[in-house]
Amino acid sequence: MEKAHDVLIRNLGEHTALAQEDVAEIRGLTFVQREFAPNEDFIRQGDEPEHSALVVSGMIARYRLLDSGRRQYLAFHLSGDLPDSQGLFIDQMDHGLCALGPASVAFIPHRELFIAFRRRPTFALSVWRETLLDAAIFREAITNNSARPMHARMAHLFCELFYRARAAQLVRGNRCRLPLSLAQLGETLGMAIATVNRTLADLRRSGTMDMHDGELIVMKWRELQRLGGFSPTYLHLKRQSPPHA
Amino acid sequence: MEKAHDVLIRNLGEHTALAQEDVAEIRGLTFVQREFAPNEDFIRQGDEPEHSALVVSGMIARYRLLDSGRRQYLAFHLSGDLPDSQGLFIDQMDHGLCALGPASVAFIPHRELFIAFRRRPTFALSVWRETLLDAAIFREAITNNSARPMHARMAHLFCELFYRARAAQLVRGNRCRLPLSLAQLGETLGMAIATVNRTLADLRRSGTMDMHDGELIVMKWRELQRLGGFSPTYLHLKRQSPPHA
DNA sequence: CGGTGGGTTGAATGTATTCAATTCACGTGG
DNA sequence: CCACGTGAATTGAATACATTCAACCCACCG
Repeated sequence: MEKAHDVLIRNLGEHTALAQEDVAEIRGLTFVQREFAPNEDFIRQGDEPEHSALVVSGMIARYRLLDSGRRQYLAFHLSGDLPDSQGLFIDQMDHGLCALGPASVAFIPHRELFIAFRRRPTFALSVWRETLLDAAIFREAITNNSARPMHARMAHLFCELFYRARAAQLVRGNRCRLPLSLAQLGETLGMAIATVNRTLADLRRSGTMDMHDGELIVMKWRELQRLGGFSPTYLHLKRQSPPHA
Repeated sequence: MEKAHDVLIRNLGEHTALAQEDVAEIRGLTFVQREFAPNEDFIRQGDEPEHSALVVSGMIARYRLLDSGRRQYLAFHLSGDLPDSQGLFIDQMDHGLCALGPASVAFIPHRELFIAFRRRPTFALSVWRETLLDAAIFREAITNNSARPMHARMAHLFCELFYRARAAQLVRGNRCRLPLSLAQLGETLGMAIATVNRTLADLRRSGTMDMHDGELIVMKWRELQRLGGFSPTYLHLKRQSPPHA
């Protein structure tokens, strides 16, 4: 099992050249790791965060609760991500975080992070960069849910998650974990559950992908990418190669 | 007419307590100001940014262009905003920026900003915070365009823009500039232009607001807020008072 | 005076939603 | 061991709603 420090160093290193001193600084951080059950919340809308979370393994979701009771998923996070670096400077959380499947998350006090930032400004910049990459994903979600027709919308989401899973080395063969129910997919993409089902059925029928038992399987990457109008530039990953031919 | 430094200091000061040294550092920055005509682009999708932009006056939009030719507006920026701080660490812009009405924008090289960040870490943190506030607005846009019915969606957008305009002291009486055509409103909210028109007509008929000649007028703030399910917490502004009773 | 870009409206169309019913896998308790 | 309840996925039919398309108005400008 990987340690919190390792996944963080690997993930930051994906976007930033970390100096030896930065790596040492990170290794000195005191993470407290906790395990979460599927659908367990660990930061709630309205909380005043004092700790930052780091996804060590599993999958984490951000979501927003409306007065109407409707839930909107905003983003998903994989191993190495800092899902609430978004909360670093924020008085009160405007969204919640929960585990999707079983997940393990490491926590660190904001205070300690800020001390490390001060000592190693390049470390701070690398975390800042992470938050901007998150923001790029948010922007793409606006576009996806507002401007793309249902089939493309769903295909695009699968492309993004598969591509990111691959970058995080979570793809084995042509499949990766994706513990999302149809209802959750609907609350992500802004469609009713029946529509989710029918749209997914169409995608399956196209032979490009399949999803069952909490797993996503991509049979024809290029074709799925075409269906979703997916172009990975907005993810700003160094390694830009496609998941497979 | 306000100078670039002043609007930046005012805006950062809205969220962060800036030290005298930070203010001095900002005053030392060399901005180059330029005027833009309505709908003029100044950063294009695909550009490799080397300068950061600061909105001095007028209104700026981010947008994303799809292969289909469709345009999706992502966010709007007012005086004092740093619309492409999002591009600070990014190799290639995944979205463009354009003026909505006539606007004046000040530019500064990334290189110079980074030097200032290094000298005044609190200045860097205050800009970082700005980028996180942007991200919070992105998240709300996901929610808005995915989870709210058309009327609420439009009302919510007007609430946000009015609230922010007020925070930037751009509201006189019960009105502020909003140089958006119906087509642009549609490309923001993900609705067809006819729907925009009918929805807007309904809002007008409700007597809560009006919009014409590039101006937004809010007659019944509370009622409009209710229609849009708008709660300003996600804007994380210090001054939380409602625009008017 | 004719063209252009908004804005507005009605009617037809298409598509997602809602609602209800069914199946299946799973776990619990009789 | 079986009956039952639960949660998720699936499907059909009716409904509601946004979109498309077309026409028209208006202000503005060359």
